[in-house]
Amino acid sequence: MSRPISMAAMTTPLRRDAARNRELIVVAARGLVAEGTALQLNDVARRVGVGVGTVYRHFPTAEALLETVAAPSLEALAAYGEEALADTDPWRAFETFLMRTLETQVTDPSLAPVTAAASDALTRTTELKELLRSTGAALLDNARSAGAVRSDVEQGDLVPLMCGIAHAVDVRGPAPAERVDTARRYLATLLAGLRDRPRPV
Amino acid sequence: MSRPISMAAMTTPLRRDAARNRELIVVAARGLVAEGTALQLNDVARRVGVGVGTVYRHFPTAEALLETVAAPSLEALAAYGEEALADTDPWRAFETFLMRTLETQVTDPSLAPVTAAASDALTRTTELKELLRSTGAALLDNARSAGAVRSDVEQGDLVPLMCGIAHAVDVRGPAPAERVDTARRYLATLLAGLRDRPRPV
DNA sequence: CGCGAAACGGATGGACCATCCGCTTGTGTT
DNA sequence: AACACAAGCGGATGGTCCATCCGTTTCGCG
Repeated sequence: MSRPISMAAMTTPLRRDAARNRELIVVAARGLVAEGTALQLNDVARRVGVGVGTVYRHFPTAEALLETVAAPSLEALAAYGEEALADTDPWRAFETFLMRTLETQVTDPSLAPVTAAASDALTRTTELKELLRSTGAALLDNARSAGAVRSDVEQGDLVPLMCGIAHAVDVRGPAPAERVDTARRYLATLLAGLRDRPRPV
Repeated sequence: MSRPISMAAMTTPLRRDAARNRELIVVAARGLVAEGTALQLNDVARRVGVGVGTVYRHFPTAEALLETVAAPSLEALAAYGEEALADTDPWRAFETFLMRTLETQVTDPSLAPVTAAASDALTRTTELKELLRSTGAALLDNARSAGAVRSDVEQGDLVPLMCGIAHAVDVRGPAPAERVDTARRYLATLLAGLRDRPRPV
């Protein structure tokens, strides 16, 4: 106890080997998620060449690990949100934010389950999800105030609709190359339905 | 071998007790599915008060049982499809068929997993899914030929989009009462996006 | 009533999950 | 450099769930 650091809830930094293992685990998990199989902590351990206990110590549940894998994408989306809020054209801001959200969603396979989950393992995840939710809501409001959006879509519909499109892309088939294209098409249709003015662009 | 019946692949009718058990199993399964938990064949057996073996004999996998549970809804949808094809107004036919599909989908909890599945356990399921697919495709074509639908939506998009909306409704929250309303709203938005003429109705 | 086939039940081996504790390794101290 | 001790590691292990298999029971026909 020689280093007091501060009185805040600042966890003592990990030992170097522990930090390295943690990183290896996350990387392996990302790989496994990319392969489509549900995350199995035992598999991750074997893949890394580390004891099961190690994995479970760092990530008490598969959800916790998955959320850690998804975190970078969520952070990136938060940054996009920031950008969008600064845009002066409300419709364009709304449109591009949704587009980026969706692109990320259909590109990073760890994201969909995390966004669709009702509850989270990591508080950071909850924070980010809430942030994205409110950002989307604000963008929707702006677009609506500017008269560009039909009034029958609520703030609470945004996340479900994004998840819905992502799911539609999943159902449609495997072809990973076309995923973004398909998502774009679906979103375009949705936006056409949302848009108040008959002819977009 | 005293009863030749016919030479076709007509399975000998079940013994009476077997038929009864089979029905009990399906009913119990429907109840369990309605409760939201994933179908566990052991659970079903316990619920019915029958040996596990019995359940496994009638339904080799959980999917087979689930598809049997979902079958009536699928058949009903096929009938709706028949009706819709007879409708003289292509847009209305398209619209109401999709609406009925969606209502069924968000009402019967056994349906979503079956429709979204890439492969089926029962050949009858595959047949019905294929029938619905082609019915939807035909209705879409008719609507399109009548100039009522934008051309950037393909036949293959219909099923994914329906699954997507259903999923969106799921993500949105529990409230079972509002499910159909929400689905209606989402579909209306989608249709507004699909419709070529600016003002629907 | 008796017989063969059909159906039943549940004990059981196998797969997977997650915990717990004795051992190892890193790190700050003398 | 050697030590001490906390932090981290590993994997054997008990628990849970799944699905098979076969000895027993039940049905239905002659």
